[in-house]
Amino acid sequence: MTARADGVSTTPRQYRLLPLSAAALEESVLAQWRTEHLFARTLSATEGHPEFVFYEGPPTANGLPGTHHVFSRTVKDLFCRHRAMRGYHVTRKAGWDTHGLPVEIEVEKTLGITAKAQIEAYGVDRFNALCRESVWKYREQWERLSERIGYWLDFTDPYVTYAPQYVESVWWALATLWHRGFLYEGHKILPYCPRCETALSSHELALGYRDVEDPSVYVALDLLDGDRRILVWTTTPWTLVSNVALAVHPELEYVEVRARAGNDRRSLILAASRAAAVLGAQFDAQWETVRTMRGSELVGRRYRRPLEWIAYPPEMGDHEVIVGETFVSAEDGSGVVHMAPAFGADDYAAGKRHGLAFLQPVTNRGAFAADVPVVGGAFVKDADGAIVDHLRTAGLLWSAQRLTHSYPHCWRCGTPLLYVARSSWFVRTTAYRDDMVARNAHIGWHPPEVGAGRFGEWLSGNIDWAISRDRYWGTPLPVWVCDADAGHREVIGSFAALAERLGAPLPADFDPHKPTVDRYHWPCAACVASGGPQRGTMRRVSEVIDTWFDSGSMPFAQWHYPFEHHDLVARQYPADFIAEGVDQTRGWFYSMLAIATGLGEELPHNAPGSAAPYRNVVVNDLVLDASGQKMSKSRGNAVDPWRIIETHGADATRLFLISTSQVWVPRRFDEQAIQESSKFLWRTLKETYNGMFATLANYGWAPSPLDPAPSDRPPLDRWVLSRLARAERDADALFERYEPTLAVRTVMQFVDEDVSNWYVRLSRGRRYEVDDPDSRAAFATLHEVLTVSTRLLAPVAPFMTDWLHRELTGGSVHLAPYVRAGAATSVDPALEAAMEAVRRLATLARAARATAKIKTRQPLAQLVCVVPSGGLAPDAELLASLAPLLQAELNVKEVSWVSSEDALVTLSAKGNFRTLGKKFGKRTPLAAEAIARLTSDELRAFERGAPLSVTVEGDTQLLDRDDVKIDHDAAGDLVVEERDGYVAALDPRITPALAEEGLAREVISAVQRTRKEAGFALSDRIRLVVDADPGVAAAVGTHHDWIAREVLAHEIVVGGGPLPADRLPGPVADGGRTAEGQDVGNGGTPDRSAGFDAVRTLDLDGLGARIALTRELKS
RNA sequence: GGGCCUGUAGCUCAGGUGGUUAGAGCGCACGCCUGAUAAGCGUGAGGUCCGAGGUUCAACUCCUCGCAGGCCCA
Repeated sequence: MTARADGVSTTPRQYRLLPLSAAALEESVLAQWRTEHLFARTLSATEGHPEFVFYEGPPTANGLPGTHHVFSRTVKDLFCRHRAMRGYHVTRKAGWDTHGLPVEIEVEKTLGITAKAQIEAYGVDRFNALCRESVWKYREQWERLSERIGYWLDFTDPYVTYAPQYVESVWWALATLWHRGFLYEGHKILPYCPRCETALSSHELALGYRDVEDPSVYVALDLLDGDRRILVWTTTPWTLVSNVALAVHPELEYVEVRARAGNDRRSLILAASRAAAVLGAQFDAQWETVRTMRGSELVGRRYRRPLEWIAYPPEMGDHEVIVGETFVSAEDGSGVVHMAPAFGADDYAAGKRHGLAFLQPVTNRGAFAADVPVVGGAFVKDADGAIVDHLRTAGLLWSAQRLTHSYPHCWRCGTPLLYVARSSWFVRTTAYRDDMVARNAHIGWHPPEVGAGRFGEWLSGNIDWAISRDRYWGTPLPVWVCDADAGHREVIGSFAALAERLGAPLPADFDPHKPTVDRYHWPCAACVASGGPQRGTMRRVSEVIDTWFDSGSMPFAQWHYPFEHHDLVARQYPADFIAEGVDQTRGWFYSMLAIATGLGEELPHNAPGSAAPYRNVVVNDLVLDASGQKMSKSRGNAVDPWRIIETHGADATRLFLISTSQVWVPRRFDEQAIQESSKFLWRTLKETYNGMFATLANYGWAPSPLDPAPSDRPPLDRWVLSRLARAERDADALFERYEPTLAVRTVMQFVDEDVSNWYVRLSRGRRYEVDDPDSRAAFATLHEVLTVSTRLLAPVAPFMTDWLHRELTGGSVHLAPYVRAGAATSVDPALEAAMEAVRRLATLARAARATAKIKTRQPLAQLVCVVPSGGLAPDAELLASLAPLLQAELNVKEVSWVSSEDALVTLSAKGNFRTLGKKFGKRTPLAAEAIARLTSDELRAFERGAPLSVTVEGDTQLLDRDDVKIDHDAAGDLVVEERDGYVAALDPRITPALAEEGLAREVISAVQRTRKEAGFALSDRIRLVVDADPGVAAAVGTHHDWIAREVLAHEIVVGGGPLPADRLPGPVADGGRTAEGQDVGNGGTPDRSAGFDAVRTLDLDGLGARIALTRELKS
């Protein structure tokens, strides 16, 4: 076999029919990819070419992959395949996210334990060993599913976040941040799970909001100046134990009221706007307003705290004072907020600002310390009741109700979270927030609103990243602190540095995880250097880090940078493209940007203000179920991806996910809709290939130098090649712009409308010969169209396209170029415009036939056509060259072109409100009425360029062409259809000769159908007997040669009337054959009897006929 | 509680700098064509463009307020 450079075989070959099912085809293609190592070959084929850098966001393999993973993996695969076909070298390194609380919880479940103390008792080393295994639980499932859906990823050398080299790179990043002043230990309010005994990140927090019922309590506290009380609201009574201050909004209006009745003469202060809500709608009747004041007047006043259970440490700040804070809201509560700086972010910040005291009587397990009165030892949330009772007894309780609101819970264990002040390690992202914002502006977000909106706005409100976790299975925070002076600290950025501190090499199998790493310590050098007497030991802090820091480090850590692969990272940083779900916005998308920005020029090509770790990001939205609900295991509406793929095929599933709507819009997952996507592949594409190519080309055509050059082919071929070039150009540009949906739709539309529904249909008759130039042109054209179309579709449907491409060319589609050289120049706009005119005229002419109630099989004498004049007019010569197509399509003897429709139509007009509105304003409807009254002649003159004006209420305005839309209605004998200046006028008169030809054509049609239903081969010759009414018989006689040629009849015997009874294929008593007469009508089943192979009775508009066929044996 | 996205035909989705008669595919009905035939083509029916106000000669489109679904955040 001779193979040309583009993989096209020139040796004649059999083109196979497509396999019967998607599953069969895809499995066979997969097997071929495996044996050929095709993915590796696509990489070696582009070795040394420019890089297209793709980063794989690492999944955690301790959960099963779901349908939404198929979605994002399809998006990733699409662009990688497209760029690879464009000639880029596309590295696709797999990765696994292996650390973190989810992993620990899974292991806790299998061990049946729930608390950190139990982990310690079990042994951290054994526990972590189980974690290390657990993360591979579903690895095979992930790899198998990825392969099955055609997601090409190099699983042979994945990055693994627990691997020592990976951890070392993360250490390097942390040490670098430390040296740049961006890593610090701080004391902040963080959401904290008292069961897991660790702080959670904001990301984890978001997973666990739930509606719960909590107390809603108002307490009235005495002010120290005068006989006044102030009303305070809280939903967390347990925090009142730690109250140190009250906050009011300085700008807000407050009101002091006194009860009109009763003995209590003390007044009460609260926000004016909340008085009705808190005191009752008719509070004016019961309360008199003493005075109103701004919040600022209250600032600085003293009050008595509600619970005096724990003492304020001396010298530790102010307490029992009212402060002004703008975060105070008058939306709910009393407009007075109770401050417990240990248990609220706002409180903590206010405490810092105002130098307030700090009371923290709660343990790590979320219980009050044993020495607290009344509630000592109780879990804080359980202490609310006792506290409320106590307040009531003390006469401080104003009201106590219940309130349902959403409150965060631990997303893994369901424990209500507490906001508590914790010591934690932070990345000072706020220090370079502006740089992150600037870099973000250079990222190509698809869609843009995620980058500018959700992500951008969030970035500008960025807070420092709490990265430490008081857990076990994670990258250990590489901070060593002196046990004699906590100010002596070192952050270790490499294993070599660790060995250097230890003064001894690390073991060959060094594992940086807990608990091993915690055993490494060394004498504090700072103590020695200070010259003092103390000699401390450097010991590692106990924390591990947020697993998002791991995954955000992958751009360099996947290559063990900076310890190895400098050149590689210089080529592979930053990424050209990443893609993940929208839920990663504040996850991976953020962690990569935050880390890369913090590392600055320690990374290559990472200039401040412009460089981001990824140049383009495609964000896909969720997959919802058929009723629009989020898919989740807990709802029980999750769809098993395996079942979908086995049922519909990976190609159809991928095509559905990409083509049904833009990937960044949530899509409903409806199996019915997958079925529709499947139809495109398994009907349109299959029929185009199977029906017209695989069957007919097998009579001997193969690509050959004998095929006419494209420029020598008929206009129809040149037209479809032009459309092909346009689709190629457009799809490529859309993929280049990260518009997968539009790209795929462009190609689908081309294949469906231009190829299947026009080119193939009109080319029907050209395929029964093999060697004449016209047939060669037809086969060569369709071959080219199919070959290139499979390439254009290969990124989205990699299986069927590869099968077809191999069949057509002998080579894999995935090694083929996405765009042929010179394709952009082979678009022929003039030819396309002419064909567009022809297609519009065909539609109009068909409508005219329907109006005249004349079926297409009846030939008519002529079709008169008009196309719009002026700049948009199609080229007359091209139109003439396409006229035969129109003639055949509409079954008319002649197509003629006239420049004017004057004789064919009368004109009427409607106003165009859009443009008239500018001229007539309020009088637009009247102007439109005036336009509707214009005569045909006036309009015709206007069409020729004469000025036309309309007067409305004395206002005369000259009209432009855009101001009126002119309709054309039939005026003569012809049946006329018009639209947008295109006119098709059909001559409906049927002469006797035309009627006779119509009958002949009916006979041909009937014979062909009979041949087919009787199972004759295309090339079988027949003997035909026709007995019919004289009219039909005459028609058969007149058109004897034509009929014989069309139906491959050696001989036609024409009878003079209906078949005599003795020649009718009658019922055969003992043969059980179909009785005569059952095959009446055009839809009848052909009968085999009386020596004929098939017989059919026809009713041609009242004329009877009977045809009988005998297949002639080949001699 | 805040931010963002979505709401258009029975279904899945386009679209519209405010303007006549709001589109496509599928489904449905009818017709046509037919050696691509368990296909193909055409025509038609089907819409309070989520609701209510407002701006305007004119609102599906712009503004405000809601409703429903989703996401993100608190």
